[in-house]
Amino acid sequence: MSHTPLPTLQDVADLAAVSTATVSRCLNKSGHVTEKTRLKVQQAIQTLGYSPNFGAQALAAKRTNTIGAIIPTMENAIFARGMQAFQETLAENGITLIIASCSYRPELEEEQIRSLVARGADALLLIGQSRPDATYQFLARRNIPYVLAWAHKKGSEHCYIGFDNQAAAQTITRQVLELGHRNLGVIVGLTQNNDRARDRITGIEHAIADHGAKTAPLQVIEAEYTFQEGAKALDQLLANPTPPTAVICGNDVLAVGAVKRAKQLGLAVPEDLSITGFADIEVSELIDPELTTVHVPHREMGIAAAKSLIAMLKTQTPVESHLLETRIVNRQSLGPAKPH
Amino acid sequence: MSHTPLPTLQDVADLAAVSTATVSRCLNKSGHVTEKTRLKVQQAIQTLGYSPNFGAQALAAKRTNTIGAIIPTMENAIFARGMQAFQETLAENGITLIIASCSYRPELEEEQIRSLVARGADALLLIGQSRPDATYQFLARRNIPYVLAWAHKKGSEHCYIGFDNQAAAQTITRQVLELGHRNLGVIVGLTQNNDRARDRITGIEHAIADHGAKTAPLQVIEAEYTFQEGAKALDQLLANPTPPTAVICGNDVLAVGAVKRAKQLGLAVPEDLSITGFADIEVSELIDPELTTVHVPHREMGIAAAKSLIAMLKTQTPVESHLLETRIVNRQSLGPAKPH
DNA sequence: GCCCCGTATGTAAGCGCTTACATTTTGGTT
DNA sequence: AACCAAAATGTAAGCGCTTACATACGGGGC
Repeated sequence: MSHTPLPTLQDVADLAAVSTATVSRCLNKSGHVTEKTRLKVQQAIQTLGYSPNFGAQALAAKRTNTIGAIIPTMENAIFARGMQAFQETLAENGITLIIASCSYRPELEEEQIRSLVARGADALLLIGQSRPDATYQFLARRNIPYVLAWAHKKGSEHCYIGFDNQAAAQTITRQVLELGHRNLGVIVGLTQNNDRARDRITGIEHAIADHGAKTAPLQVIEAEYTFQEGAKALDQLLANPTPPTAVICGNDVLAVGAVKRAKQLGLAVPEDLSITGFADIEVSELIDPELTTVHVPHREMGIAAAKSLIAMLKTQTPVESHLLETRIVNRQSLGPAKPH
Repeated sequence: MSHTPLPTLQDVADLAAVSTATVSRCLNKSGHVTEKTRLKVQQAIQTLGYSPNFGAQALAAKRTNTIGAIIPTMENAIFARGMQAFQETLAENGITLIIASCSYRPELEEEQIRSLVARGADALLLIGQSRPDATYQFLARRNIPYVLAWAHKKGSEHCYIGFDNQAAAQTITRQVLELGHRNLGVIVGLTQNNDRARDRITGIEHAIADHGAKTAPLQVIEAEYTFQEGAKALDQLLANPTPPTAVICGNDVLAVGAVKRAKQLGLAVPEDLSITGFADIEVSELIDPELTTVHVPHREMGIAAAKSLIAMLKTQTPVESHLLETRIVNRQSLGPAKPH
């Protein structure tokens, strides 16, 4: 396993008969290099098979061209499409993405943030907003730009790249109410560490209040984001003496789990029970009945987040928030309430 | 956005009244430090909020504590569980994972490999074995350890951490044959860039040959790994004048797409048509009927791959391949052939 | 042909850390 | 109390790159 040492900038400079500074300038496209010189250097790089040493570059330039993202989970597809687009956009700009997942655990997120920063991340993408002040202070002291994705808040000091969770939940709830449902159940993620889940509940409550019709008290179950938990949550909802006729889920994963369970229990969806989701991930089209859900602009968010971060890195100044639109995808799992 | 410069090793050394070497030794747990000194240093690190500079560390130590993985896709869940376990195990050992996806495109994989190495990846995880010799030579010259996961080949020079795709496909096919099916269809990924897909076809063919019964010619359709393509492939299979009674899919994603399509066409699964999958990802339990498929040891592979890579990094010597077991998960989508 | 200035290139000083080697300290022996 | 090996600590030389600054070059205006 022995091998010759890798060529360095100096080797390239020697071969091309120029200084290391010139080679560096070629590499970094910082201009001020004659076409002729550039070609000579190019040539030398080719023949030596040179490639810059990452550590040295990072040390000297004080940047790594790395951006970190900390997402709550990689286990299901909720963030997959968005992250894919995020990564593609970063790659187009010569930036590498490091993804870490924190399993919806705030302490872990804190740790991951520090780890990514220590690892040299020039900037970060975080999901949602709720985290300790100390974390934001840490980022500020280190002067690390960041965006908060998958959420949005007007007039915040933070840069949000996301959508209005509350408004989206409100809209789909309104639709449920208009279909005559007056006894609603809700299955959402654990709200303790999840501002998006909280916002969605708020949206649901507002929709009910706005609508004005007399409804049964809202039954809310919190559950981890897994199919199994979605199923269990539905069981709980149905255990009630007056079970809901429609279940609004804060997430497609939960909704799909609930649909599956409903069918196992012999309930027809949506005839006996309506179920809605949130996110519009692939699986929502696969199950039978297909899920009526809130479509979230996954790729647009990823792309916008990447662009914002790149801009912040370039200009060293904050960037405006982006509010993206959601829309309801009407498929099959939501139907009119049974006449009494 | 101004801010004081970050503390350096020197600052810590000064505050603790020791040399930088000693601080470094504390940080790297290389022993030879008194408990008393260690505490002093610890203290200083705390009060300064010191954290090592990544670039400098990489430059001086010639390693980054980073491992790269290049997987064919992040869009669906095929590699998600394995990668999650891989990452967890690496994290336990203080190593950061960088994942890149190559969309099943070999040129892109080549590029990603170079990019990850350029970014200082100390070692790599790659999926399957088929790639240009030049790539392996590149890794050898750079002295970068790697493992090939999701596949296995006896007596290879490479370190495989995976399972026997051919044997697994052979086993499930045997079961299909034993249920009386004599006209089989196959939907697999594009074999051109995918040795796992090829191996699975070979396994199917062997099973048929071994079984000895007279069967209709095997109909094989290749498709990209998406639900939609799985559905389209089923259409093609069914367009045949003598359509198969059982479809063996090289992948759960394709299988789920096929099941969905079959139902749309009014075919009962498995009464009218049996369909099997491969991988046992979450969605296979969600659809109706649940998918009979080959369970693949996702997490075990991820963990074993991480351990192997860590060992290679530590000892600077190759490590043995690991052959992991698959097993068939009998659920609902495979049934007996209709009597003639 | 001379001067001046804008542009191309070279020089060299770090960036913050690790580690081989040198030096000091420690504590057990005699 | 003197001695010595082993353990702890210090010294300082890089690691390979970027970049501020210095210098060289080249061509137009006079």
